[in-house]
Amino acid sequence: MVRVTPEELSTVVRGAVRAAVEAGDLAVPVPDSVVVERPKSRDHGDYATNVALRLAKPAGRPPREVAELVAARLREHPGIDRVETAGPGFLNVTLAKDALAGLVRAILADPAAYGHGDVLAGQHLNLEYISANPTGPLHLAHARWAATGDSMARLLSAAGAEVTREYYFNDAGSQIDRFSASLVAAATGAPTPENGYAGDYIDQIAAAVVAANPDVLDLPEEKRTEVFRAEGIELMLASIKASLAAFGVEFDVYFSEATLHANGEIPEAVERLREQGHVFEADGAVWLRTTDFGDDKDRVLVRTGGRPTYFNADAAYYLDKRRRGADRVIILLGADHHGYVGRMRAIAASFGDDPDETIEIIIGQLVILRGGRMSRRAGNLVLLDEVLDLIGPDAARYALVRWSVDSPIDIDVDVWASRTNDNPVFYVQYAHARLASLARNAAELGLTLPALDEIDYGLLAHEREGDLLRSLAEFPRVVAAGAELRAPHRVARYLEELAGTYHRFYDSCRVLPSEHPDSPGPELARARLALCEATRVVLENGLGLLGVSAPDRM
RNA sequence: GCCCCCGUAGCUCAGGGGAUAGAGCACCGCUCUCCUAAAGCGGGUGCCGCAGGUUCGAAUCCUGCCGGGGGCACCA
Repeated sequence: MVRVTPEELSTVVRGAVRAAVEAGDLAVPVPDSVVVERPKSRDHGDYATNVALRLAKPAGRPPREVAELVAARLREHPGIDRVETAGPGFLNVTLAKDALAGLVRAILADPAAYGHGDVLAGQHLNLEYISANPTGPLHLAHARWAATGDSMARLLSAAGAEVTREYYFNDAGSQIDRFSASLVAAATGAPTPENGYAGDYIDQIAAAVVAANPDVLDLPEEKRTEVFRAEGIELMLASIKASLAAFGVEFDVYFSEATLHANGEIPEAVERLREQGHVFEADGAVWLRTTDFGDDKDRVLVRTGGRPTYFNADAAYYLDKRRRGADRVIILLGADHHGYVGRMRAIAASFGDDPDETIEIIIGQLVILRGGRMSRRAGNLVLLDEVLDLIGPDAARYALVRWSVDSPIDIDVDVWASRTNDNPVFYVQYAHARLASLARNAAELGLTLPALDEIDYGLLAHEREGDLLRSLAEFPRVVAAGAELRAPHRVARYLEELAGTYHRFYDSCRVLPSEHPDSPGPELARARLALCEATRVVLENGLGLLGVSAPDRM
């Protein structure tokens, strides 16, 4: 049996071009890659390619003529049933029946691997996201980066990259000073300091620090503040990690800014930059000439008086990531941080790196939440934990990852808490549950999947079966494109389409044998059961990339 | 003033230079003595913000403008 996937077809088409060139029919360089896409209209075959349009100019011949030359070669391939030239010079390819259906066998032979690819193989990527300071609980905006970053990490890995998931936290500097001062104030009953932090969580952490250190309030002021600082950070971080765990998000590295200071990496970064010739002194401060690399103004590394800036720490942190083996440093940031892009690129360039290769900053737009008991005032101030309480982790993750990061999101709690069709996560999960139910019923009928080679895949010839097969075949390309474009929302959109295609198949094609007049015969039932299991696998794998569960019952 | 994002159907949004621009929702009407009706089917909409440019071909790439959102630090 011949199986032809879109990827393989691309190679086949390229081979056809080469054959035409070698035979002297065409005088063009053979293209490195060929675009094969799924046409929007079914009248245009299973797959279409525009090679002839691309080669027409270099060949100096009309596109349709080139198309016909390539088509003649393609028709010789055993997995291809029909090739037609159409429109300005497209090639519309219809696969042999079992070439398409053979996909089911491939999926079931190694279900967990289906969708995984190697477009990013060999790349070591450091993906940083959230990086909220441990001075308070995570909010809705952080939740977006948690969901997006985690899904992106899964996608990048599925595409073959080595990914380090990283959370940077600032445990040095004035925010933390205000945090520890606020804890001391809460513990001693003093009013919250100006610009300090307040809230139940401050009281709780203060109380926990006192409970663990009964004598802490008797310590000298400096020592006392130090205890609240160190233990407060630890408790706050533990609380953040607990929220993330409930959200299904884990990191490989929690990176403390203080370690950069402790290891002398801050001044070292300045020295490395000085060696590169981009550091200068002015007004008593030490500067990096970032304007050499497109930044809109030069940046201070060390303030008058000798204290390093956050910019200095950012530079040291970048260097640290690179030294730990990151080929490329990817950072997810909110729109309010877009000013970082220019200076982070300048940092990379100042170290002698090519910013286009080593640094990538993804700016995402903001998110608000409404509906339910929330009013508009809630906006960004909703806590991650509250979102989980309102709609649960599956809906929350899905809702946050379903849109392009370029798009601001407005989450309607009433929609995402609902169990109806207008809630996309239920639509997709329902399809999975339906499939799981089908498998259970099949088992009760004593119908189990035979060995993969004993299934007659050629029986899957119904139009809706073809639609479903073509949709399943897209999955690896969706993963590859989603990873390359850093666009996990593409997976969600694909799953919605797949779920819809499956529901339509389900409506027209009965799977299990029964007394019903439309009941399939035993061979077709087995083939359809295999197709259903393949569909279930893709839904499960796809939801897995989003960190959303694939329930067997709903 | 400068920078970033957005502008596509009534609404929310997909759309990596390709064919007649799509989906969900909303609205109307159908389909379960049959595997989950939390589903499906049918019904119709678009100066793809505007104007130029590149291209055989532009919603997509480039420039300018208009409209909406966000941002500029020896803050953190």
